[in-house]
Amino acid sequence: MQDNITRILKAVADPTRREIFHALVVAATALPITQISNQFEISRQGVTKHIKTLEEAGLVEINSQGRERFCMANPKPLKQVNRWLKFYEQFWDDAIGNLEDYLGQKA
Amino acid sequence: MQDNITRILKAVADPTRREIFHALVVAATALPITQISNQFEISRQGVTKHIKTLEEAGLVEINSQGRERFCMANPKPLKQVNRWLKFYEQFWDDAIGNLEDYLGQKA
DNA sequence: TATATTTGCAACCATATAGTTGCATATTAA
DNA sequence: TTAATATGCAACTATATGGTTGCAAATATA
Repeated sequence: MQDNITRILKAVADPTRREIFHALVVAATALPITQISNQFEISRQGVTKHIKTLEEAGLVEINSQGRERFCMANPKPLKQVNRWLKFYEQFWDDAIGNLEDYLGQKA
Repeated sequence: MQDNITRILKAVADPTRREIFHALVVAATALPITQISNQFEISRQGVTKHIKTLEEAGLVEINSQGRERFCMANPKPLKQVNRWLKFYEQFWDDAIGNLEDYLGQKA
């Protein structure tokens, strides 16, 4: 499909997916899909699809037990987003001044 | 369309858009659209569309002068992404331990 | 064994997205 | 004035996306 950071950013760019991810993070435990989908208005299949996208981005890990699939949030891939952001951090407070700093360092 | 953070995340979720944005940031100056599009393989119209998306996310500001439209990067909206990330930062190093910290604070 | 529950798979739909091309228009340069 | 340049607008295309429904299969419960 595409590179890792793109997969991660695309995954969290959808508001429903951010909600699902958040619910899993604060749940502080692995939850089966049906139980997750009960918290949302869209269909179970809709939630399943979102979870798959999150899983492909590494943001959710799935562990099958019997007929249930327990989903757990894994926030680690967000580090990559943080690393991507880091570069721009130097510019966002005082754009012009910091840009000059950056150019100065390069020279 | 949607809320702000979603607009910003969607804008940077596209790799070409990240490249355009990056080019504008390091350019350290406002650039007319044609000049930007020369740096990319896709058509000028393609670039224009991407710039529009970036503009709607607040990541690019456009200033018309004569027949030219000068585009300048504005990294400030990325602060919102940083703020969104911040919450998950406490979990991504030692997920279980930090999750307990978070739950402890809440209790 | 019969029934209920959790899930995956597949097909389908509407809309969004990333890109293209063609053309009209405004501004600048010859 | 004529020609070149920078752009916007519109139409179009292909594919991705977010969602749905129906059904089959595996597991658990009565």
